Amino acid sequence: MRGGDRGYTERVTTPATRHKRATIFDVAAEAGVSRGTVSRVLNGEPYVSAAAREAIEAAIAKVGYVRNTAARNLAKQSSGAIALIVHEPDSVFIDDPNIGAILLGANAALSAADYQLVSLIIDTERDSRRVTGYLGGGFVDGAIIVSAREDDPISQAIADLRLPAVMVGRPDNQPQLPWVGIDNRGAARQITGRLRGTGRRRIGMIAAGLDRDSGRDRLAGFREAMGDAFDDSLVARERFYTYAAGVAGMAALLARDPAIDGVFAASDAIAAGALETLRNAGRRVPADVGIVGFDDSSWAVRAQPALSTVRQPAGQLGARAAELVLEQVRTGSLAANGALLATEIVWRDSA
Amino acid sequence: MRGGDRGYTERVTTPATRHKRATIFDVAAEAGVSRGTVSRVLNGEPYVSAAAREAIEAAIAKVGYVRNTAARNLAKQSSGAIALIVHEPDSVFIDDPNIGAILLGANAALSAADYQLVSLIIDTERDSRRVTGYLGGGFVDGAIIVSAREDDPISQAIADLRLPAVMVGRPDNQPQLPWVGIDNRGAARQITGRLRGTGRRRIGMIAAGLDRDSGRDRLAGFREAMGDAFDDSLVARERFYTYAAGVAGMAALLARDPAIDGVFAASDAIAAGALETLRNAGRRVPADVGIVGFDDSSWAVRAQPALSTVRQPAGQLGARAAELVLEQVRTGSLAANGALLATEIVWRDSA
DNA sequence: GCATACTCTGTGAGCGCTCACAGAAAATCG
DNA sequence: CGATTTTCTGTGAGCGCTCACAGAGTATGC
Repeated sequence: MRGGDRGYTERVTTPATRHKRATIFDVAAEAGVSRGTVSRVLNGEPYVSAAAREAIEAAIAKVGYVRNTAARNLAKQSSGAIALIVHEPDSVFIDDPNIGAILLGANAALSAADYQLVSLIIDTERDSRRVTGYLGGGFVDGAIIVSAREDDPISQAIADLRLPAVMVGRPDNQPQLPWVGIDNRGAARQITGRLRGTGRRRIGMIAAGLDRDSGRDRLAGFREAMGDAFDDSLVARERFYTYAAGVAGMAALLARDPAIDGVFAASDAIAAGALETLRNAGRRVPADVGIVGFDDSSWAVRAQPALSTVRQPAGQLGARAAELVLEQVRTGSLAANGALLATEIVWRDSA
Repeated sequence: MRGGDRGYTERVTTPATRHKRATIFDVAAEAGVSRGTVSRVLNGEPYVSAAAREAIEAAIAKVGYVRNTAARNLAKQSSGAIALIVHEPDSVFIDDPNIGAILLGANAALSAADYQLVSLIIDTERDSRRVTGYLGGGFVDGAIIVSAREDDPISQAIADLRLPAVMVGRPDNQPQLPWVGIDNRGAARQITGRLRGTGRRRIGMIAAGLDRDSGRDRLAGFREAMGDAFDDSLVARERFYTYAAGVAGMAALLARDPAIDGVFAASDAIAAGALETLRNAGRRVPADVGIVGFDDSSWAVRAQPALSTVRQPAGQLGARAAELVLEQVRTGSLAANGALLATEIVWRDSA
């Protein structure tokens, strides 16, 4: 089927100059059909004959057609944008490698679907109101919420607006919102098991963030993996996931049992701090004490020795979240309500 | 001036439902003018009376109007997208903190101007051709080139297409392309001077990347700062900016002069490697040897002790590059041909 | 054989904006 | 004061696409 053999012409276009992109008209002319049919093929609608479909696909390839997103969004009355809402000051973006990776992952998935990512950072109360207004104004087709706080008015606002949305991390207070997260408990159980497998006898944990799901689950996983060998006196409970917490927690564990020979740290930063305490105490890692972390952040690769740890698929977390919003945007509903992404153990030198 | 008091109505719109955004028509009706005049105000064109301008600005504020980018791009026949071209495999994106920060910075600047960033990663020869085709197809209004290689066909292709573009880093082979970079030589001079100021007598350097501008300039800056005290036997020349290079380079320096008490490392990774060698050699940092790095990457903060170093304003580099392309896109030409961004010394514990 | 369904296709209108044009109003000049 | 020039404003057309509608062709049932 060659161009124009049905004699169909709705509009005459001069042969495309080199820097002019092809439109749906060019494809229609080339395939000898109308633009309506081309549009149908483009959108995967039924009721298109096999012959027409083939001719159009060939024409698309031939003229190098790529859909004009601006025109499509205009006609479809959609913004073509998805908001990524981060409830933290700007600086966290750069410091927290996970948030950066989530953003990059979401961005990649959205670009692939011709959607624009709009990052909205909430710091003050005023920001919160501004963002709520923005979300209600039809400027975005959906939202990804990254680090929601307990008292977060945004999640509620989104629910009220019936805006397609998904949370990264399991929401405590908004059970109806779909989410993506990782299996903290399973991952903790796995890496603790692996640590036990290296022949350690006295294994402790430096736990943190016990006011959140993630922290509680990591401790629970540790307890499960230890089974009968679990000894609560070998759990140091810290508030934050920081280097300082690691320094202090390790000192506490060493005081409680000098014979300790294995440690599961609830984060890489904690593990790095523990490493410092052990070095000062004259213990060798991994010879005397084996230590494992969580996150696979830059702490893990920069530490000496490099940390064995659990890799959080942060990029995938973002990508998956993006896919889930897009699914909601397109179909109006969602198949699954929550998704747990697989983690991976990265075994390096610290245990 | 109240809505409609000139009795002007071109089109009747029902009062905006809550989730319907205001259009230029709504503003026009509210201000009692035509949409042409509103458009003129929006685009900062001359020939608008003060009265009309004020009425329109008030109306915009009142109805909460925000321009519909899709419609604008469609009418203006522009894509509203800027390409960011990275000549490296995908993985570098995550590993190299500078590239990530450049991307984030460029993205922020472009979103603020309602432009979409399109990341194009070139790995193979085929990618290179595909990207060239894409750039010529009118799908982007401009390009930012991040890590061009010497034999890069892309820069040439861009020059041929007369596509607005800017390079991050000073281009060796494409002198006509505008660029943004940092003053490697000045920064090296400054931090070396600062290191000298701590009272060190025998200061060496671990240089690297001498086949590039950046590497050569850092060495030149070091030499300048040392003046008469410069001693070429205290310069270890390494190929790459890596941890391993730091380990080896430091060992070499120690062998040449055991009394060495200061080191300028050409990168943070090198400095971290040097730290390792010094630790094994029983030297204390900063008591025995003071050491400074370059980049302010995650190596610098994760190292023990934390590194004194030069901060590369990677985010600003991206943002500035974006602004320069946008300037070209808008005006068709460019004021300055190159821009050097200020670096900053971050003084921590290693010297 | 005809009525009824289903399959397939072309066309008009319109999404929100910009641009070029034409005409009106105001300022300037000889 | 009339003729120019300059300032200002409204309107039609069109950017590339989707959607709804209408109509034509083909299969199915009685």
